[in-house]
Amino acid sequence: MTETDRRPTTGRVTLAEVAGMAGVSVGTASKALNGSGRMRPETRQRVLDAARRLDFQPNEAARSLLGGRTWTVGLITTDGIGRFSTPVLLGAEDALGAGKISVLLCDTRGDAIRERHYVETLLARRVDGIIVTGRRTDPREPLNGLRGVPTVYALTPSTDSSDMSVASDDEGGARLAVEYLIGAGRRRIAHITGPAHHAAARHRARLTEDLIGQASVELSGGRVHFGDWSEAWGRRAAHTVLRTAPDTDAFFCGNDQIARGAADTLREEGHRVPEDIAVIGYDNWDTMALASRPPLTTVDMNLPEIGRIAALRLLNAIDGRAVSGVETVPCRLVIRDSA
Amino acid sequence: MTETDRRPTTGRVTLAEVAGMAGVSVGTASKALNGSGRMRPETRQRVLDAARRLDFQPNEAARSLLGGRTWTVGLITTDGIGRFSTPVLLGAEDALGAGKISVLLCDTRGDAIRERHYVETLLARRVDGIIVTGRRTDPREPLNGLRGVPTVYALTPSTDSSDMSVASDDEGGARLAVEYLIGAGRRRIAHITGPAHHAAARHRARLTEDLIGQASVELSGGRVHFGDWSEAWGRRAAHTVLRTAPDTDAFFCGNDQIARGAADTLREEGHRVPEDIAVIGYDNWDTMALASRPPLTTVDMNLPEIGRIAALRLLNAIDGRAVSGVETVPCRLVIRDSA
DNA sequence: TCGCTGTGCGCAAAGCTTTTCTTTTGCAGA
DNA sequence: TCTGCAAAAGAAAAGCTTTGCGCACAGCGA
Repeated sequence: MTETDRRPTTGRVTLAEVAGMAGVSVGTASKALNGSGRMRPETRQRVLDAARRLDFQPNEAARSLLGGRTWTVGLITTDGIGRFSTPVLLGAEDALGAGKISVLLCDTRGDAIRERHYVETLLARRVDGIIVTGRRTDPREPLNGLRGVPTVYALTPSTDSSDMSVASDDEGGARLAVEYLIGAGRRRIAHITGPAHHAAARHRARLTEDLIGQASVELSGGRVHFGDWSEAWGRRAAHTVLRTAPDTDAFFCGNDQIARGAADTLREEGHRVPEDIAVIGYDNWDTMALASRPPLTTVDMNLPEIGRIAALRLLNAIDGRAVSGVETVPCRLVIRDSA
Repeated sequence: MTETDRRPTTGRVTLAEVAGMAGVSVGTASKALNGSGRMRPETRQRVLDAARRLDFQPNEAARSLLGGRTWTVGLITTDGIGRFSTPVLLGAEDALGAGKISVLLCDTRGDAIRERHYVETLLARRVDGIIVTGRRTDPREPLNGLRGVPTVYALTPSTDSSDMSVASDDEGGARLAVEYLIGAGRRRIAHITGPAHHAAARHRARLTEDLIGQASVELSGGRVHFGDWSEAWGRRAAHTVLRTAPDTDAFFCGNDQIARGAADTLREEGHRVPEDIAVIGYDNWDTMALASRPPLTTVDMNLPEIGRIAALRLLNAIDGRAVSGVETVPCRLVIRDSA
């Protein structure tokens, strides 16, 4: 207790105290701890021992004041850390944490005012870089007023092609699903997906139509069924498709919820999945995909990988090796029992 | 570009530059910007203008070096930011952000080594406080080696009662559900829940048994059905209950997934929900509760509120007004169509 | 006109670490 | 024993902001 009283304002051990205990100057102590400089091994050891005895940890504030780097990056997410941005965030944090970089979390809840505020805060804290992520794959306006702080957009790319973005390969994902279905001999494929104003839905739909056009396969119902991302829509749409095109033998769905709804309807209307009709989902949202009957074959966007690559690009940019443009990360097909 | 070259290592505008432009000393500039000190209004204005022109933001590192406070708190989560810790985290971030405090995110993935590493990092960064949260409501060992940094445990309380913890009122939540069912005239209630080694399951089960014992109501099947937190278990258990106790008129389920599974089985076996049999879930996980047929009446743990209160207690502790012990946050019943 | 009061602003130290430069110490060779 | 060099360790500055203290000057009363 007396000990704590002697301590400076931060309430923590300072290098001067370590140096004092070891009987050397602060400069020498610093060198000893950082392995730089030259000194007698026993001196270094004395400092090391003192540091351990006092449980010394260098003050990062002082360090970054000097070095100009804070070893901190800001992570701005626009969707309350939802199902999509969370895995991205985790992947990023993983890649950064390994390099001793900490993550400042900022959730804007999609509010521009909040976003502005957070950017100011991050800039004031002199973060080394910023990662921006969101809920959707639609491109977004870039952050402004960044004053040269390296920034990478993950999952949600920037509309400015001179920015760095890492996105999911939507078309590749759709290709995986459709080619798998065609390869399995399916010939009448329905595509049920989310709202047409979502880029993800549009891109996957376009590629689905293209691929089906190339193979001698029929797009069941003659058109893509846009709706919303819910199970209810999946159930409704599946019901409609079965009525208008009873010979449909496969459903490619825009996400796992739609797929699950479709699977439920198929089962309830007496069709066997996958024997009679195959179902493929998208997202590989495990709680959904595994709880579905049968468990869903689905496309995984490799979200943690997107976060990881974004973090890597950011680290490169911080080191002055920035690369602009959108890099897409391939998806993979997770095969379970529904197709 | 010439301009940037003149700048110091951090690459950002410094107070000295602002002072230079305004023709005052750095001390005066600081006072002008902080509203402290006394000076001619026009002088203050000149500084303010210069700061805006240069887009000056004080260097937080220098600031905290001086003040001993970093205006940063660490948030340690043990479960990859899952469904439970995320809302808690958001609530906390909300309460802290309003007070100009930033959040350093640390995900330990349940690994003790990682946790140790993160604690070290946070301490080195001189965070003002730490919030610890997890996936389950089972108490956990407290962090050690904190050296007096204020810490609050949210959702997952600490086993040390001298720590500060904010937890969900598990028994109150169970009471809400059971009393609602009894009040609605249900007389044979089944309780299907997760594994008995989870505190949440045990606590709710005990209270359910107690309440049922007090009212002249029967615990359907004579015992609580422990299993796991999945839909599959909900389906299986519901099937069993219906066979062994066909006169069951209500299911209280340990989470929304179990409830949904139970509701599916009930429907498929020809029972109407809620007319014949009521179902109540737990967690109010919207994707689950809303997609269920019918949408689930369920207990909401008010997770963001838990995060908010944890943040408030932490802020108090940082200001020297620490309160030890576990504070429980009440649940609320969200009434939809299943009961 | 002198001295006092008070306002306005500058000076300098504190806060902690890293790094460069300088000084001291120790040893070897002459 | 003295000189010189290398190795070891210390001194000091830089990095940026805040704040207490003190100085200078203006204005006013005597």
